[in-house]
Amino acid sequence: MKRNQVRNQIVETASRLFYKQGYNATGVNQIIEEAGVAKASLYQHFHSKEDLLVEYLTIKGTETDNALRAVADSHREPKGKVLAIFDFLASLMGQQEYYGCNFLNISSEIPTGTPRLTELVKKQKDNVRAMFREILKPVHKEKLADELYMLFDAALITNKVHGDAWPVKTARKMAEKIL
Amino acid sequence: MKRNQVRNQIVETASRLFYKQGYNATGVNQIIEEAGVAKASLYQHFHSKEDLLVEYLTIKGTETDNALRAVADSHREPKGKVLAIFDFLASLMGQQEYYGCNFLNISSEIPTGTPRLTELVKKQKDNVRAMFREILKPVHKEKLADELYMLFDAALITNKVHGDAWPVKTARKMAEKIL
Amino acid sequence: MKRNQVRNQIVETASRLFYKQGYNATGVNQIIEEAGVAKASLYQHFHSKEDLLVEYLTIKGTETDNALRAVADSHREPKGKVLAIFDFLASLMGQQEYYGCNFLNISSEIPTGTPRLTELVKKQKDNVRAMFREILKPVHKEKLADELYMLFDAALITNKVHGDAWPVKTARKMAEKIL
Amino acid sequence: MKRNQVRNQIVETASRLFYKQGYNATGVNQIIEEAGVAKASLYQHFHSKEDLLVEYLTIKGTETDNALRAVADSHREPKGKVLAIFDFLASLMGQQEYYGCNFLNISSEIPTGTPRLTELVKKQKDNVRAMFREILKPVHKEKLADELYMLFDAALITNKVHGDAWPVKTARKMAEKIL
DNA sequence: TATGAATGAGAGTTCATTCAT
DNA sequence: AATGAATGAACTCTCATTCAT
Repeated sequence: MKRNQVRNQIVETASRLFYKQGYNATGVNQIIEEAGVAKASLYQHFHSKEDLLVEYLTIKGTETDNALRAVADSHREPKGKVLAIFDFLASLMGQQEYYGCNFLNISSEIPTGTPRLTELVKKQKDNVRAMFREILKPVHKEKLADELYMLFDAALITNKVHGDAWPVKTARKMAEKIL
Repeated sequence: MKRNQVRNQIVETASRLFYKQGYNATGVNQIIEEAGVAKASLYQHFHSKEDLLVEYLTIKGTETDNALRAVADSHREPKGKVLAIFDFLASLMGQQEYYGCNFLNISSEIPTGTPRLTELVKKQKDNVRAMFREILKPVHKEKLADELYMLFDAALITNKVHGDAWPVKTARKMAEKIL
Repeated sequence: MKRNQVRNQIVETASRLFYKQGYNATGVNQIIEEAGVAKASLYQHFHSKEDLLVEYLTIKGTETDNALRAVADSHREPKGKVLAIFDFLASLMGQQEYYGCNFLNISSEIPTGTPRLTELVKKQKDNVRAMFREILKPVHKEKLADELYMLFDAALITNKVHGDAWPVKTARKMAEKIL
Repeated sequence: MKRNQVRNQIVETASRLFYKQGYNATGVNQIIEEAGVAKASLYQHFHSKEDLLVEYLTIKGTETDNALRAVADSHREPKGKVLAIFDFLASLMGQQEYYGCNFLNISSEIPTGTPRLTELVKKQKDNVRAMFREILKPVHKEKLADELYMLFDAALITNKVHGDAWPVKTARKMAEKIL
């Protein structure tokens, strides 16, 4: 297997398992087994399991940023962009393999005292805040950005807790009201 | 060690460690060592580490319910009650040993397929929703209860992510607006 | 509960479990739970789990002796007595709750270096040898006693291994031939 | 430690201890300590202690088959082959480190409900039965095979119980008579 | 005498990581 | 560069027994 194929297999498998099962519940043995690579190969590409988690969060961060911006770009008016984002969340939550927000899930699972991980999560969420600010800039409502971001995370976390669609609907309604 | 202090020691120590370090990061060995009891004593009182987690969540659930209701009871008007709750959150978050919401922390850490744990978290959050409904009943604004609850959880989770006081302030402001 | 009731409950429960599950596979917790007595009560009547095993073997030894002699007594001729014993074995093996010979089962399970236990088993088997000698005395064939005893144990052990009725039939046939 | 010596060390040590002390009385800690390997190394080669028992029984099964057939092959006449087998048993039982039949010892120790283990023992004993049938085929006395097998196991089990040489002598005599 | 909590020691198993090939 | 066996440390849980009440 080519070097890059090996690395890709590892990252893809780890990402899938970290998301579905959680970081702690996923062992390196399961990763290498399902990825079909040797154990030492994993440690040649990543110094530790934690490094693999960083890679996972970084990739998902970029993917999420792009996805959200694509959704926003598909609408012209700020309000439409914002509401489309909540609709996007709703559609995500309806998917079969949805297990919650990649970043919030990890956030509670990682041990305290690992700044680079907590920073990664924070940075990702700051990107969301920045996105809302950009969206609201044309209509001079940047100060509402953090409120929308909080509704965004509220939708994610309460959907996770209650396993139901009502939170994102409520969040959308609240967003609509404050705009 | 004294008979009925053993159980208390176990529960108190486990609660402290589960909260500070997380459930997975806390081993029974650490619990018994810091509690100063024998390992078999722990398993005399709790069939498994998971049972100990249930006890922890149950106790914290009751404590949290009581604390929130006490805060609400200290004000007369619904709006005052609600705002006091967000002020209470802010004061909690300012404490030295605050590590986030007991229940949201556990929520992302427990493996799927443990319904009694997910149910415990959900039930606790439903208590908060019910509390807001009760508070708003006199002014016939019960339909805002879930919105306030979402701001409540939004404050908790975004404070956790950002390690800062701004989220709870923003949440409070939003609550004030919608009331 | 009266003292003797407690002791009886313990002995009966332990006997049942030792026989069905084996000595090692039966824990004192299971015994006291199913017997409905306190743990310390068990240790008041028996200094150790091993002592309980001794009691079990002693009781079963007497019961087995009596049962075999009763079977032998029900026939007049030595040959009839012997064949009746093998028929008795066959009927035992056909029972629902038959799990093999109490003594041979224990024999392989007990750690070496416990003379009092190995002696108990040996003594029980010597009783069987003596019984066959007594039976054969009237016809002056005492020297066949050990041969019959070996067929007796052969039937027990091979029935255990093969889980089938053929061994005892074969043993009976062999006994008939040598008489 | 050298790569492929680890597995050998584990198997040899476990075999020695399982035979001498029994399966239940032998812990994985003792095995790895006496084998001089790490605990995780044991579990790299065997998924469980029970798997190690299967390996032990399988190896001893082959060894026993070979040894018995070698003994039989050293004689020309069926009767000579059979008696040589009983002489072989007698010589085994005279050895310093003889603790009984590997298979009968395990038979009573393993919990019911582990078919692969009971089947292994049964299969080994069926090999003995088949061997006797083969030996007796040339003289058309195959129907005596199971009788000889029963004397074979009778010798093993009663030697174990009585710790004496008389059973195998008696079994040999009986074999001689029926042939 | 009867109790049930408390215990030290050890059970079997799995973890993330490293090393020799 | 790629491998798979080897590893120390830690895991959750259970054992037979004893002690305080």
